Amino acid sequence: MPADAASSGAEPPRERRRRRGRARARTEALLHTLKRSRRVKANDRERNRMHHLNAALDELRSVLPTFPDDTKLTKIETLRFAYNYIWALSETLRLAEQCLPPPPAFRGAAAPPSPGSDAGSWLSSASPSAPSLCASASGPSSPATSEDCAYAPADALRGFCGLPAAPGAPCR
DNA sequence: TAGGCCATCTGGTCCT
DNA sequence: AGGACCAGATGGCCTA
Repeated sequence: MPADAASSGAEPPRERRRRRGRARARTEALLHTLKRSRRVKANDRERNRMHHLNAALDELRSVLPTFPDDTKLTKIETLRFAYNYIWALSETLRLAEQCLPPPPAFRGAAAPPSPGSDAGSWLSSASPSAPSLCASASGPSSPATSEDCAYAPADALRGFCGLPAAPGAPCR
């Protein structure tokens, strides 16, 4: 018979149960505080993550033209506007290339890098030729309708180099 | 007061 | 195991 068993055997069963109960309560409390501290840390990270996301959204807002200037677009408006804006800019480039072939020095410099971002990743991750951000967009060749999106800048581009009203019409 | 927007918390899932 | 990401819930603030 082990010495341990001998010593615990001297203890009344009721006291043993009480001791075990206290130990379990202590373990559960420890587990609870551990879970709690993990949750608090996770909350902190999540808050940080959302702050970074919002900062990126603010950066995006800052490069989008708004009318009037102090208008702050909501998140969804910012994304939809950016979608349309990119579409309009790429359309502008396309039309410009049709109208007057650029001098050799300008070939291959279609899209300037966005401020504060890596040009390569910007180009590779946001190709204007295959937009897909706006869920209700009708396709790559047209922006989302003005009903769905905050702003349809394509209209502002009509008349570019003497274009007829319909977008995509030949220049001459 | 209803509805829109937002920040935060939370639990689940995926990834490293 | 721990962190990142995601979506749902909740409550506060603001505006029509």
